[in-house]
Amino acid sequence: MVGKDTRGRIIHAAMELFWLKGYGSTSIADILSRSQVNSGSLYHFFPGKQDLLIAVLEAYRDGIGPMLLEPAWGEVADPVEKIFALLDKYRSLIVETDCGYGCPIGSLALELHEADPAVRRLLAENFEGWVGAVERCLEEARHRFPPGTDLRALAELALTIMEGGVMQARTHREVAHFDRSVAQLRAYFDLLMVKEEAA
Amino acid sequence: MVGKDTRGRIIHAAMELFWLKGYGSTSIADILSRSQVNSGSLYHFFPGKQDLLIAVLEAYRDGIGPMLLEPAWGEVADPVEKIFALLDKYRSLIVETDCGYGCPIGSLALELHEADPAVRRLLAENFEGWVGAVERCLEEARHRFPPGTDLRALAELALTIMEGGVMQARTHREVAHFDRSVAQLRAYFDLLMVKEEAA
DNA sequence: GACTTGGTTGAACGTTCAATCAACAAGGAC
DNA sequence: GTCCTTGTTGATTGAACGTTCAACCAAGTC
Repeated sequence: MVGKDTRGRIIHAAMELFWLKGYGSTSIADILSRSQVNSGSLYHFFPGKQDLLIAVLEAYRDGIGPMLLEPAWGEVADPVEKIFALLDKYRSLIVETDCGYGCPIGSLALELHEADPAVRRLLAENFEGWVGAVERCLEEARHRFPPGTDLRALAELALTIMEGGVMQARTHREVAHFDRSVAQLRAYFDLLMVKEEAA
Repeated sequence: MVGKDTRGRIIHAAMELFWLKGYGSTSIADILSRSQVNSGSLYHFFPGKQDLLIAVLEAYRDGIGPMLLEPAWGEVADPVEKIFALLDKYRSLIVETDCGYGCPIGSLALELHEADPAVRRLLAENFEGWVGAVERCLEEARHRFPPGTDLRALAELALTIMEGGVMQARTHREVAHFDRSVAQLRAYFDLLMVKEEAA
């Protein structure tokens, strides 16, 4: 009888619901009915709703590699292409959900501006995990950029553009807005790299 | 007895509160106490909370020029610098609120993903007003960019970067993240314009 | 068989929320 | 003076919310 895994079912349900509806609009009742768990059991594992949020953010953070990067990079070897493969993963998400949902962290980050420090730290850790991964790709391709290029800043720009693009695509209900944002990032990269080739 | 302007006080209070706390977390009671109005009066002017949101979004949209662009462009004449003056206006907002609050539209856009069409249309109109203004600046400086440059896409990129930068600055509680995003936009523009000069 | 431990159950609690409503006030029209 | 319109008042309603709790169960220990 090890396999009931109530705690896991709760977290799994909460990950989905917080992504779909946000934190505030997801009621405990929503989570209970999706995870097929009773309120007492939930409160046996989590002191309150916010502690569940923290567990969810930890799960997101720990899932960046196995759930996001690895699937996105399946066949991609080129480090710069890995970045665009990652962005394309988000594009798929947007399309699959009919422009309804984008990046769960971005949504939560804006919703929970006044959140307590533990929550904000975890949001930052999620962003940091993402940016760090992109930065490592850029470092692998460092020779293609002009010497002294601030690769960290470029990695942050990729996140900025992803989040901003998702926001616009969702608002207008058109992936094209996301596509144009990514295309501009590509153009910027090309401009930087061409400049280096010429030197 | 013309000057009581209950309706205006309600909208004004709601604009502030939706910006500070978001839509869902702002209760009617919050709005009532800030605007010094009784619930019955509010419901006399607005059938429900969502209708108030619509009025607020209309007010934001109509305020883009007088409340945002004109103050930001006070002394700035150069069209490209106008864009960065606008972004700097958001920087001030971030600093003034101690990295707490950024763009009200961006926050609402992410919070209200599943909103009804009227709300989404108004969010899109707000974005469109912003992007349109930036696009007009770019067109004024068209000669500085390579011929055939997609100025509309560049204007959208400015919004993308503003929103993404605000999101990161707020999450990390450091303006520097916003600054770095804007600096990258500047670098991209410079690269585009330098290329044109050389031609 | 008695006791403990870890987990489960779901009704119930107190609060907060958006929304309602009957009563009332002030001004203009006639 | 009566009526109509426009606006105001605040107690009240019912639903939804996060959370609690006493009771219960099954497996393990001695």
